[in-house]
Amino acid sequence: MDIYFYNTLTKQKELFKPIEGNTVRLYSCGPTVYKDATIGNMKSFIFMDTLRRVLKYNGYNLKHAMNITDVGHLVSDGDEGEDKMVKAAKEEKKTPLEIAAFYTEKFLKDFDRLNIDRPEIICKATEHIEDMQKFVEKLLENGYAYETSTAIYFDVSKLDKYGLLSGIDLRNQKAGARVEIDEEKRNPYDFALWIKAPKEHIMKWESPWGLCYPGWHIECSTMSNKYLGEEFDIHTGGVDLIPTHHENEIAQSKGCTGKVPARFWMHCEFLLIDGGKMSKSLGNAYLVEDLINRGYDPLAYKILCFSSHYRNKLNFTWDALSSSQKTLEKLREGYSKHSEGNETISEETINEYRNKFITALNDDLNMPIAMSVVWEVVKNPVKSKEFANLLLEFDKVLSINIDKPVENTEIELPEEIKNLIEQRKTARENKDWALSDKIRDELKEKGYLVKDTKEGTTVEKING
RNA sequence: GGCGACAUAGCCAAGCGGUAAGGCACGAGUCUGCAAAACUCUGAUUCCCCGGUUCGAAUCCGGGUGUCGCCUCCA
Repeated sequence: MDIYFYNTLTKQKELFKPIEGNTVRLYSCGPTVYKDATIGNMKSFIFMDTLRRVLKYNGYNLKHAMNITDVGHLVSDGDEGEDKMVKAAKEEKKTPLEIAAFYTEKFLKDFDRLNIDRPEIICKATEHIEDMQKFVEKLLENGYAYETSTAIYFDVSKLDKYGLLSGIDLRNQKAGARVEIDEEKRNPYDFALWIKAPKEHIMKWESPWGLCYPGWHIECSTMSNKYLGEEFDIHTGGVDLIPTHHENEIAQSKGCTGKVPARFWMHCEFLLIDGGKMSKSLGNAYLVEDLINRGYDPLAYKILCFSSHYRNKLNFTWDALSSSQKTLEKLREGYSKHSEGNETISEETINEYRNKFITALNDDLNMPIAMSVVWEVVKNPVKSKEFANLLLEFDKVLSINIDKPVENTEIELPEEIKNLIEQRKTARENKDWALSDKIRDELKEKGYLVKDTKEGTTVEKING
């Protein structure tokens, strides 16, 4: 079945076919590991994972590389200021590499919690210094770069066009509006490829131009080229990367190989918190850990992400997450009921649902529509193992552990609670409803919810 | 100042020229001693406003208004 993806490069949906054979080569801009990754970051990695899964569901093999930025990125704009990695290291009294290792591990732990598959290749910037340096040398050779007293710069005026992705027009940009003007730069939009390290700079490497450290974009160009080739299928990232990072990646690759590195550029929109930007100062830069601490299943967040399209902003509220948690539980209950059913379903019906599902996926990852198909199956009054199997198949894409047993209420209860339940049982047998209800209220106050079902009385701890 | 996105029921949101998906919440009913849970049913004559194009517009065009984002590397 045909797959259509929206391509930022052409600003339209296009038919997707791998460049070569049955393998899709993709590159994703990964995290900078000097701080915690927020649920906002995770939105784009959930998108990345869904993309992977949809491609696999369509029968493609994957060769997917994601970088870990464990060097560089300065505190301020321009080519000045402190290295963020170094800053964090100082604050936490560790070496930059310890910081990087620490946050990389935390980052990948969130991948596990959210059922995000790891890309086949995870590459670290610090392990590719030599490759990057060669890339820079090539750019110098090709005449796309020049040396100043502080760095090796990319000369954007050498390109036939700079700004393919963002539609930025350099003539309309004011030089130095945000950044100090560097008199040595030929064009305001020239960016640093290779930066000469000041004496006190910790992370630096020997190079033909002295002790240096890499610029902010060169790692992605170098590693994508190394692992996926000069031209690969898809490049992903957050929308924030469009105007600078991806624009510069394209510039670098064109300067080096003459080619735009990826055919498709796919970008995930931001997560908003209560309608506004997520920020540390507002205290709403939530982590996956925060979700867990509030009693939510991290996969509920995944459900929340599926409720909107990846190219639209999603408004995160705790209410919305609660609703997604409920949704997750209901989906699992629905699966469980089907798995115990004994009806038979025609092949035709199954195929009909399957087609609707994959059609939604292949239409630029329309997860909201795909989820509505999932609901049609879940809510089908005819209970059948075949439906259960179909849901299991859908879960290869959703990866929400739909077959996870619904929370068991058999938890160890404190003696005090057990006694109250016994007392209430006696009261109920004597039809002393006043006492029974009084005990129920008491249990509720102590945090336990009583349910009288046909099978007997159950008690569960109230969340949060 | 430049670039861009979005405005659809209480909330999260699909739909992007053919007469408003889905989820959650609310409400009603069944069940229950009563609750809770479960199950069933229910919700926008209407898609921010004003014009225009069209047989037909939430969907296209123009103009407003509002919200938000990027240009501070943050996904």
